[in-house]
Amino acid sequence: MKDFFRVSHFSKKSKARIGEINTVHGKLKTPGFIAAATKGTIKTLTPKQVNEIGIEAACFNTYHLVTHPGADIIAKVGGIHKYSGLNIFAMSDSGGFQVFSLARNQRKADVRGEEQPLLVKISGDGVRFRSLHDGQLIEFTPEKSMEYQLKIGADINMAFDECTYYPATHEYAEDAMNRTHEWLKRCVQFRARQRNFLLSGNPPRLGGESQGVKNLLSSPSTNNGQLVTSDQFLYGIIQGATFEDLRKKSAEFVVAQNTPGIAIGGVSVGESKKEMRDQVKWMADYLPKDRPVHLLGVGQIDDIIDLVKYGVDTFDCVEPTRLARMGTLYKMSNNKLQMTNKSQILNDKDLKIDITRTEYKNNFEKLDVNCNCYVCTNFTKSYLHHLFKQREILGYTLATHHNLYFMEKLFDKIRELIIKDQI
RNA sequence: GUGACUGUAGCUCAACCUGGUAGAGCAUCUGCCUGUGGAGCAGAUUGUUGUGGGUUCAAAUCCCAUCAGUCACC
Repeated sequence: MKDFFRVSHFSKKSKARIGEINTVHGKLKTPGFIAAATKGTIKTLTPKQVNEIGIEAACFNTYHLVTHPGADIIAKVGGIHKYSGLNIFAMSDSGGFQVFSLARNQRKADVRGEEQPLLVKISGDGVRFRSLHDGQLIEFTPEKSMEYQLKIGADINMAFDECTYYPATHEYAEDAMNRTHEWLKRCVQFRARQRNFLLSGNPPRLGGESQGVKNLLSSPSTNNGQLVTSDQFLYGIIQGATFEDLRKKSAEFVVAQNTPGIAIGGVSVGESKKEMRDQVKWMADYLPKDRPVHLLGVGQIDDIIDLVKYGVDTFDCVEPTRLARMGTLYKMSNNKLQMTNKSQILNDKDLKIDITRTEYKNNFEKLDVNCNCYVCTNFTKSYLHHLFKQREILGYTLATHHNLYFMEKLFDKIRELIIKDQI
């Protein structure tokens, strides 16, 4: 296999770079977008449609998949690629974000003075969740998250972290950061043990975590008890909340663990856009040049363009798919991507239309005359409006199709501009 | 033709019996959503209570007339 991450061009203008991440299930051009497939599906799209749109990568969520249908079920058929039919570059989130979102709900309840059953308890060892689905107690430790993710079988795995809520005190943020660092060491150790075990009967491959881990999954149902292998790569996650000293400290620590990739977490959790971008900016000088950098949970169109400049290679964000289901569609008509001199290239709001608005009822124009996607070449705004007002399933599918196509074209454009050293 | 029932916001209805500033859901409009939320939340707009009289300090409400619709019977 080719190098996991290969950079072909560094911009002369910023820290942006052109690269490619390679896995056994496919490659991802960088900067690149990873579409949300939380519960094992890019909502509303078949894998065939995903391929037709040109989507290269999907992001699954360990917490959701462990809850339903369960990691062992997925392992039985040989991993999430086979199980879902999404045979593309896949990333799995660790479940760490759910610490944040469940804890946030708990904090809201605490503020309101409500009594409610324990949702999440964070300790040095890990996190215990009360499942929102059936009340069962679910325990996540770094080791369990690794085990689950190995079973799920995505190509990229996230270390188990604590996504700190906002606003957090410096004291809490530092505690949470230290917990995340300890958990990262345990994730790395767990995978090293697993690798040694797996390699003991095999000729050792090139050493070091950066070569990925041989993951063997017992698959009796499909392989008569033989082992299925896949290569998986671990990303350590930087935390530190909105504090410059903590962010830099965390970046140094995480980068030093030599995981194949680096992820930035704990951003876009309620802080302003400026605060969010500042956090990435503080870390820019600490990020590795030879390893891919992923920004968790970001972002909106304008965020992406600005953050690529700090050296971010990949993004995962629910926005294009979630907004699509709410009838908010990206549009390219006034494509201002040519104007790359200003830091604020685009006003995010100029790039969206709400197709549910009554004004589109009698609008028989194409959604976006500058877009060549299946939706824009075949349907009118009136029809899309109609589908949404009637909550017809096809509406969600067409909107998702268009928004993800838009993202692919946006990243095409971004890479083109980096090659020309215009970003 | 006779009788009964119905008529209140764009739509479906509540309030009528027991008179006291006419409400709700949906729709419409505005805003929110970044490691998922096919949803939700926050806010706004909306009325000659079919029409005309009467009683009353006060009528969607009680009384009379009238119009329209539905049903039943001729």
